[in-house]
Amino acid sequence: MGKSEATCDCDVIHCETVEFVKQRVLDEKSLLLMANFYKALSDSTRIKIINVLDEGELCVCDISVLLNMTKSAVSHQLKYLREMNLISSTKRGKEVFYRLADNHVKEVFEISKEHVFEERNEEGCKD
Amino acid sequence: MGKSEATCDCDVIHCETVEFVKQRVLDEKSLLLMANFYKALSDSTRIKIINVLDEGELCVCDISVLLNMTKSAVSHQLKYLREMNLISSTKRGKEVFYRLADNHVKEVFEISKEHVFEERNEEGCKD
DNA sequence: AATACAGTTGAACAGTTGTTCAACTAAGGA
DNA sequence: TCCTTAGTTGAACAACTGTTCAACTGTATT
Repeated sequence: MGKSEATCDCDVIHCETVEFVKQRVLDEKSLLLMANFYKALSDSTRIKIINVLDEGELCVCDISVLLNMTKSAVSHQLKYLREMNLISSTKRGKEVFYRLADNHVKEVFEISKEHVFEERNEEGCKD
Repeated sequence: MGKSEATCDCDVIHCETVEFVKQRVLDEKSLLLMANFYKALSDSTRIKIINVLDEGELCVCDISVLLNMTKSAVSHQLKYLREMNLISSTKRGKEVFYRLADNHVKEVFEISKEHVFEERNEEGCKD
C-alpha cells in the first residue's frame, strides 16, 4: 500500500502541495490540444512556412522556392498546418494561395522570436 | 535551365513576391531555435509538467504523482526541459525542486491556452 | 556501516514523423 | 481534345522520440 493506485513509483511527499495543484491543473484534453498546437510549430519546415506566410499570401511554388524544397514535401506540411487551423487557403485558377489563419499564430510566433533572441544574447554575448 | 540551382521542383511564379519575402525571412539558425523551443512544448508529458509547474515549485515525486508516471519518465523530460532553459532546479537535501524558468514560458502557455479554448468554442459550441 | 529513498542515466524497444517517389486530379492553353 | 503545369495524395523508408528497465549517485536515517 501507500500508493493510491498509480503507475507512479513513489509516495506523495508534499501532500498539501500536490492536492493544491491537482485541483488547478487543466483537463487532459485541453493539454493535448495545446501540445498538438506546439507540435505544428515544432518542425523546422513548418516554422519556415509560418515565417514566410507571416510576410504575406503565397502559393505552393513560391513557398517551395523560398524553402528550397519539393512541392510535395511542402504540400504535406501545408496540409498538416491547415488541418491544425494555423493557415488557410484559397484556390485561384491552378494556384492555391496560403496565409496565416489568425492572430494567435502571429502572437505566439513573436513571443518565441523574442525568447530565442534573448537566449542568444545571454549565451553568445560578446560586447 | 529555369531553376536557379534548387532541390525545389518548380519555377518561380511570383518573382517579385518571392524576392520581397526572401529579404525579410529570419535566418535559418533562429528558425531552428524557435522550432526547438516549440518541440519542448509539443509533447503531452512536457506540457503537463509546464502546467503543474505553472502553479508552483515541485519536486520530482510530486510531479510523478500528479502526472501518474514513473520518476524515470518524468526525470527524462525534466532534463529535456532544463536543457531547453524552460525550467530550472534547486537541490535541497534529497529532493530536487523544479520551477518555470522565466515569463516567456508563462506568456506562450497563456496564449496557446486561449487559442485552444477559442478553437474548442468555435467547433464544439452548443449553447 | 548499512539501509532507504530521491533522483539520474544510458540502452533498448516501439511508436511516430518527415521526406521521397510515383501516381494522381484539376485547371489553362494550344 | 491533348498537353502542360500547380498541387495533392498514399505508401514506404529512414530518422527521431518517449517510455521502460536496470543500474547507478547522493543524501538522510538508523
